[in-house]
Amino acid sequence: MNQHVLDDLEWRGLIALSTDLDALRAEMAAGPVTVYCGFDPTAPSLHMGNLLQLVTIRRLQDAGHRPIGLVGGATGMIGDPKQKEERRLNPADTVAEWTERVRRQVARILSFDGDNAATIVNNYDWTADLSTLDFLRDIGKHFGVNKMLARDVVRSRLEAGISYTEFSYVLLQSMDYLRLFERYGCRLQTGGSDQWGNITGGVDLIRRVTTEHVHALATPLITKADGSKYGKTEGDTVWLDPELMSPYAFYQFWLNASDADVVALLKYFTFRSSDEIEQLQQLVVEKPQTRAAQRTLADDVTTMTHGAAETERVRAAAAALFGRGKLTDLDAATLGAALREAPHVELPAGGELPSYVELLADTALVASRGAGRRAVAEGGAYANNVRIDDIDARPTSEDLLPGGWLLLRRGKRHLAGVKVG
RNA sequence: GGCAGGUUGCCCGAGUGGCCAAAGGGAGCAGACUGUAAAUCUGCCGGCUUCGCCUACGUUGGUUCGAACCCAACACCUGCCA
Repeated sequence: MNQHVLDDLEWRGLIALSTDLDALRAEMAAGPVTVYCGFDPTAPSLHMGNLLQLVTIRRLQDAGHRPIGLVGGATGMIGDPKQKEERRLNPADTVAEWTERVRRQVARILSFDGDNAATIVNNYDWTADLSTLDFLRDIGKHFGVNKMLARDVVRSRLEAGISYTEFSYVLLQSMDYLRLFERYGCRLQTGGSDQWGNITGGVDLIRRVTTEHVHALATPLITKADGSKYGKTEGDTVWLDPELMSPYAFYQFWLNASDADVVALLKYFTFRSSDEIEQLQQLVVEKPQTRAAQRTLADDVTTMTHGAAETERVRAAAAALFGRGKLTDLDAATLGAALREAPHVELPAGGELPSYVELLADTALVASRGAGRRAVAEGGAYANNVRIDDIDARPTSEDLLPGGWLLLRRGKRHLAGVKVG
């Protein structure tokens, strides 16, 4: 690639904030730069926001630089201050377990081959045994409380309250950068723009301790075209762990990207070239109904996250279930394979089947039976692609598709299977 | 430690004794239109065995025929004072 990787990042809209970009550009042109990005185990899995960070450092790796993925075994014990309120501390063994899960997810995206193989570190290693006195003397002395109070996150919390623990978080993350600078010659930290304060804390610390000027880049907060955030409400989070979000649901999330957002998402999350993305952009304009851009996005991101085999399965499932063909034309094997990728329940054969309303609730297609009744009453529930028009209706054995399957659908795009027998 | 204010459904936020499952907004869901898109319009939006019942307005207890609303204690948050 003859294009400078920073130009590529800029074109992708990935640089929201930076330190001296020209200086960084020169350093990167001169040779491999070691870059790090940290991930705190504040949940059992990373999510799409973290994935953006991972993909970003992978881009830098592909351009010949050396990435360090940091898992926050120590910082995860504290939690960085959120705008709104104090976090609840997680038990140490929970953090330890999540750290391991996060480590595996980070490892999945980076490459461990070649001269610029990735390294994974855990900040617990240099934080856990640090004495309070050493910490206060060696790190704390470089942080002015006046400056810390001026930070946006802290200021927004002065009303609601902030503990000393969270207030101190920036010192830990800053220390991470310093340690990685010392041990690995790390000279660039990337992260989300919400991390900017923590990131520049490290840049400042390194300058005070070593007089060296190291670098920082922040990606923008990813928002939809209308300005709203992704995964804003609880339960909407796009998790990378298949146990928290099935690959099917994950694929569907990307496939359902709106026209207004899909190009930005392709730039952010895929390794497609600018030519390819421009072509896809054309298709969004000219043949939106083919959803070529959305399909590419969903394929690429799902493959990266869950692997090619899993992607093929969920792709085939979607093709079968949303396809133009008749359900009755599908053979038992295809149908079963497809529905097994979607949410589904299994029922014993024999006896009367539960009502559709109960099945909708059982498959979690609706949150409760009441919601199921509403869905049917509103005309938003379908069985085998036929609208259910009676609240009390229940399927009979004649309604079952090959293999004993029943396909339930709520609205246009939420599917679930019921397997009888 | 003292004083004052606060704690309402997913979120914000009204309500200050019965007309309250609780205004309004946001988020979310469905229908129509479509392309598993957006916008728009319409409807829905605590649970259940749904013309009724249950749970819910920080927690516990009390007053009352009746309490989200009154009283007491407690917990947590905020401010001011020490």
